[in-house]
Amino acid sequence: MAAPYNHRVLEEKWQKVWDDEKAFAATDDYSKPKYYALVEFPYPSGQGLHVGHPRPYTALDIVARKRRMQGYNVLYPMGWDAFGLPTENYAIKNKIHPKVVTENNVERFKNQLHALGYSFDWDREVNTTDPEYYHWTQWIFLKLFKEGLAYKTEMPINWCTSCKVGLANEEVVNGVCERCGAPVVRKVKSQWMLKITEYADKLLEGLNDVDYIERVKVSQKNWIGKSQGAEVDFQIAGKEEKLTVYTTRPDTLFGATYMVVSPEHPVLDKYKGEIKNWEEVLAYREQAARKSDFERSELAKEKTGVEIDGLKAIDPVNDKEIPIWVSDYVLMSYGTGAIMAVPAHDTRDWEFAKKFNLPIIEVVAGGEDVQKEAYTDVATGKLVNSGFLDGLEVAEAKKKIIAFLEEKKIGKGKTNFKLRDWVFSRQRYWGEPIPIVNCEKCGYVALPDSELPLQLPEVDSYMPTDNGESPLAAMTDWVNTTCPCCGGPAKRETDTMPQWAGSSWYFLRYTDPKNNQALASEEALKYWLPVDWYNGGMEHTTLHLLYSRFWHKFLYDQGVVPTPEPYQKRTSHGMILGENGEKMSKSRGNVVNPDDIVMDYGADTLRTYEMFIGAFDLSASWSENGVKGCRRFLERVWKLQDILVDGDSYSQEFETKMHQLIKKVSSDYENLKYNTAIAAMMSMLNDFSKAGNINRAEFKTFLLLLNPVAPHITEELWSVCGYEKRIYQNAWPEYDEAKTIENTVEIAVQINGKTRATVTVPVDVDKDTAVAAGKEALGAKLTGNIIKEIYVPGRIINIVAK
RNA sequence: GCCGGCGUGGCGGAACUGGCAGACGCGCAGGACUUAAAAUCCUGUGGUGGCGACAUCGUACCGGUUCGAUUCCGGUCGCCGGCACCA
Repeated sequence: MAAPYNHRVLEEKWQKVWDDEKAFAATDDYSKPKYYALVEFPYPSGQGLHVGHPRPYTALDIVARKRRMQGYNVLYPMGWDAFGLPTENYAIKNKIHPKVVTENNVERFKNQLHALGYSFDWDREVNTTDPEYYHWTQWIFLKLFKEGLAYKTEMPINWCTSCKVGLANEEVVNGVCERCGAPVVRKVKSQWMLKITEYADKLLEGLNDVDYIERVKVSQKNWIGKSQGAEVDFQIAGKEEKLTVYTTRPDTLFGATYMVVSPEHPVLDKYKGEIKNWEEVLAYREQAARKSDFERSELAKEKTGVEIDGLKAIDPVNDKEIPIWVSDYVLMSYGTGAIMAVPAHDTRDWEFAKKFNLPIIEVVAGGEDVQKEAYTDVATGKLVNSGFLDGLEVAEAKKKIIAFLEEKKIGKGKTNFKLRDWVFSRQRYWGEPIPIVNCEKCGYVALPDSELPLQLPEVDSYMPTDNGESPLAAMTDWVNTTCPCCGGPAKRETDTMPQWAGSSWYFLRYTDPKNNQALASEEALKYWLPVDWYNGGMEHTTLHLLYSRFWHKFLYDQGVVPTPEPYQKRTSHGMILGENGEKMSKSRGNVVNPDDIVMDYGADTLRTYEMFIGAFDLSASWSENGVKGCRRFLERVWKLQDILVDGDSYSQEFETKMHQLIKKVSSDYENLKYNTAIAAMMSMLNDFSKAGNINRAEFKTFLLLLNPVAPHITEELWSVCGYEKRIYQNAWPEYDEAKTIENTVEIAVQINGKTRATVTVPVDVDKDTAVAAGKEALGAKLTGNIIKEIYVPGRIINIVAK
């Protein structure tokens, strides 16, 4: 009888062996085929590891381990995205340096991950808060700055009226401060911005060349929000100025019955002398400015607005004079901040027109009565009341009107994006300092490369200052410096970078983490890029994933990296919910600590359970009983050693099943179908138990297949059974396609599509023989006239009878 | 409102390309072992009817295509996630 399965002893034992042997270190032998598997590096929070973390880490650990056994040089690294607000807030509250807080948290996280037996290459660990690391984050920023892609501009920020602190969007919950509950208002501040919009088209186009799961692609596309339409100039009656609008429906130009400008539109100030109801317009503008984001979205239903008394616009296609309104449903930040309103064919314009009794003119026929509902369909409908466009379909009409506008020089075709530039400043301490000085004479000047990294200075207090400046602003010794350009007096930038900075390029650093000459060597980048498989949360699809693609594409254009896209394949995992199906949280009292599971059941059980819990991309509820079931499975695997018999090749009984199992497990691991791979191994285990024996060849293969999921127990059994070397040093099992096919197959025999019997026939049986066997199996059940006989080899016999 | 995903036993979930629905696990019931319990092992387990081989209904709902539909098509309802006045 085998000794009992003692997970604590053997897991610790093998983790030490793997460390000592540097079992999973990626080599710098660039002649071998490479595989780069990547999971999102965690933010080392004070709470420690969550049971959600191991799900993606285990999934790619499986892939990494399998690839190594297939002969690849595998890079599966881990690091720490350690700048960020919770650490800073904890530091403020407890008066501990955020660096110390970070060190403690990293140590805890590392121990926890280590105890799960991941095959990370710990020699390549990176930490975004390490000056050796953020040296290169700053270097990339300066490159962006030098190329004109980083600029400073006035921007409204979230300002907590009680804490007197600028807040990140994540800290604003339903319009109030997350911490104190006081209202949050907008405060205009000068901010660093990155011109991600310059890359909008490249970011969109690049999606055609990568294997991202569909919903990730769709989210990115929507976020980038490309739309095609036209800009059209409307003359303001009797004035010099024109009002330019952006529209995706230039075909409806004849149906414009009024115009709307956003409350911030500059034309208002320009003609304020001629606006007779200026006071009213001004009051409306102020009211709109006071609205928080919360109010804007919650109160969006009801349209508001003021007609400008004193200004009219001329529709360029029919010279009709139409009124101009101000309304906050038109945003200054999109298009031109002004629109032509076509209430018959736009829902928002229709609502506005109904409320203020403005005319609604149908110009596309095909819908219901436009007085009752806007007709917005572009696929059917034909143009009416539209002069030279009459009778055309919408798509043709668009082409024709754009040509007309361009010919008359009153407009042009135009593409717009929803994507906004990236606000890159934070008024915080715990982030990368922005390596820029502001010189009275030279303006914003980049630090020379020799002065990088610009390290965070020690400060007395990490509290942001009363006026919303970063705590660095109070460090006058540090702030006051000389201009690298002219040598005159200058001030350092005191804002720091957002957390997204360090994570935008970390996967590059893993390829060559100790390089102090460059962010990574050319050879390392050339060999390792692109990341072959990157898995991460859906919540990072539009921020982190897009930001890092942007930086990568920029670095590609600069000749720094060799590939236009950073990640070849992107997948996303589902959340792990509490036992009650709700999100795990302290307040709900449904949090499961992975340490407890590792202690009570073992890392292998936790890994197996999280892979078996359900479809990888869907959320799943935790179940302690499910954990026990997986532990039971491993116990039964352990006991296989008691029924082990000799045999250098698969026994006749199991040969086909073994080949099928290798095939299934191998492909399931590649296709995120870990749950069915494990189910298949459970089934096979049941067969061995039932037979009361497993031979050495079968056991060997079984252990190899299970190894990526449960590395410790399989390594131990491998060693106990005296198989050669370590299990991780062995080759992945091969299967023979011909041997996965059974000689005979049981197929269903149906009458009119209903199964009435089954029959076992040779796989390659011909139709007549199969149908004859089927009829015999049916016997007396088969009555009436046979109309048709259907035989699908290996699947089904269906006899249609009347 | 728009976009995406989903709806299968008591529960988590399987089902290749349209071919025996419910693999695998949990739970439950019965049995073995035990003084007893736990653990372990064996058997059963979608509903209804029948002692039974079997019959019949069954993949949210209504309809369609097909010899055959969880799978494809049209419509309805519900749930989850994201975006949200983007002209």
